[in-house]
Amino acid sequence: MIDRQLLRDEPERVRDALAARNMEGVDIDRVLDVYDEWRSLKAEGDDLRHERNEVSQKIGQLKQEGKDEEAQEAIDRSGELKTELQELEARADELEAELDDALMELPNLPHESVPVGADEADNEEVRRVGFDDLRELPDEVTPHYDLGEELDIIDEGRAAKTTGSGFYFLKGEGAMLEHALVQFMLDVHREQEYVDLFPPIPVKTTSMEGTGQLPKFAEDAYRIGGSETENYEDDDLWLCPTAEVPVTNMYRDEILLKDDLPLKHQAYTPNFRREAGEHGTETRGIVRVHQFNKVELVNFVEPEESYDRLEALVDEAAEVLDRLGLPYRVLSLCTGDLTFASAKTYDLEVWAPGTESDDAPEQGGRWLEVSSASNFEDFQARRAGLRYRPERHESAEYLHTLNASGTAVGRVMVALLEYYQNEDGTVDVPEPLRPYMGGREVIEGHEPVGEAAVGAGKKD
RNA sequence: GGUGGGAUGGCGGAGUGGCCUAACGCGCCUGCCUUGAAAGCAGGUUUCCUCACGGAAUCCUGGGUUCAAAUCCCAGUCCCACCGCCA
Repeated sequence: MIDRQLLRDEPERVRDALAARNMEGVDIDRVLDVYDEWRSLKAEGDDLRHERNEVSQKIGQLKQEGKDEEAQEAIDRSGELKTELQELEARADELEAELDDALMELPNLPHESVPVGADEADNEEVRRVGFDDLRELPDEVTPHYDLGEELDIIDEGRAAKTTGSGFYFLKGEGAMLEHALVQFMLDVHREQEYVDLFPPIPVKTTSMEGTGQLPKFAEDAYRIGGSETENYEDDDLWLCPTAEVPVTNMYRDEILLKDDLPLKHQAYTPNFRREAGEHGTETRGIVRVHQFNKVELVNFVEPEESYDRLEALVDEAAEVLDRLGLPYRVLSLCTGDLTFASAKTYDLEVWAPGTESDDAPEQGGRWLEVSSASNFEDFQARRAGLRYRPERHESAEYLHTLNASGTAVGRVMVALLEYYQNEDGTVDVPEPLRPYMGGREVIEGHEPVGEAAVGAGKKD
């Protein structure tokens, strides 16, 4: 949530920011009108209350002095004031609720260093890493979904039976690779002084609002025990769409000490997303699925440090790709492609050579977003009540929150399966991952199970 | 799931209808005093409205009773204890 004072002081800045984000249909003037009207009602109500407090106090005195008649007059007056107050405050409450609702739906203002642009085509490439010294690839790189099936380490068909489309089983070396990547990532980030968290997976509506998933993006989330489009209560539960939600909200409504900052947490969780509106895209493979695992990095910092921290955070996330030897690039997202709560975002896109796309490096393949590092400034902190006290005697201030997916596990796996693929269809395990794979150097796959494999001629 | 107890400011903790503008203690900040420090003294230490003066709100949350609620009533949340059930 942006500071409502800012909205009043610099409405033009907010208008410009919305325009840069391609946000249409937000009536800032209407919001300002509501704000003005609320403030004048609030002032009026405060005056009425003041009078009521004075009258009330007098009643006590008069009664003690035995002046019953005068006391009764005061009681009558108090009754009138009460009626007036009720009417006025009912109206004021409506206005304040309307103001809050409107503010909750306003996105964050982009930082001045964010490139202005309409959509992802205008994102700025900041740097490209690992392309100078590429590994020798097979003539034809098999896409991960075909390879995963051939090696029998990814099984989408059977997951559709147990759960539905958009889910998958990992089997044998596939499952091992998942565990290995997770443990490897956690270790890398522990070296960077992250403290591990293992959060609860269901999260309340208020938590989803705190980080900005709600109220605007209900259709993307899985709600427990109700439809996403139905009205929901503060305590209703949703399935964690990213560990950012439980981890950031962990310190909701608390005041941290200056010494607590910077606070660096990492959390490994499953993530659930409906991917509404994405049907028909990415039907094959594990690039866009309803459940994936992710190690998330969350930082709480002092406001003046947040932009330095953002740069460092990108490096911390990229460290995983560096060590795995996967080529990638770093993008600065333009204003039109920023997410709702973010003031500035860098994306890490790993190179997946298995499938072709329009937007690809000269070597072919495609870019795959594996991490998004964002500075939310005080946008989430204001929603979630995250404050710190700069000096013991000073009043508490909103701190700044940042997060980065410490690289999505599934998508890194896609890149690994394609980039480390050998001519014979096996996959090399990159050196740093081997200790986490029981020393295994190559993924060779499994004999398929079941009669269907015999029919397809893959088994005798 | 059941029964009982509890939730008060930065912290500890009093307060069972009007003097609560929340005692008392601790911490922290500013000022006075001091060569400096300690002690002592004074003020301060939440949010909102107001250019300001000032005002309002705030004792877990939401309703209610009352002229008046930290205090009484109802509902909920969380914490503690014990019982039951169960990985």
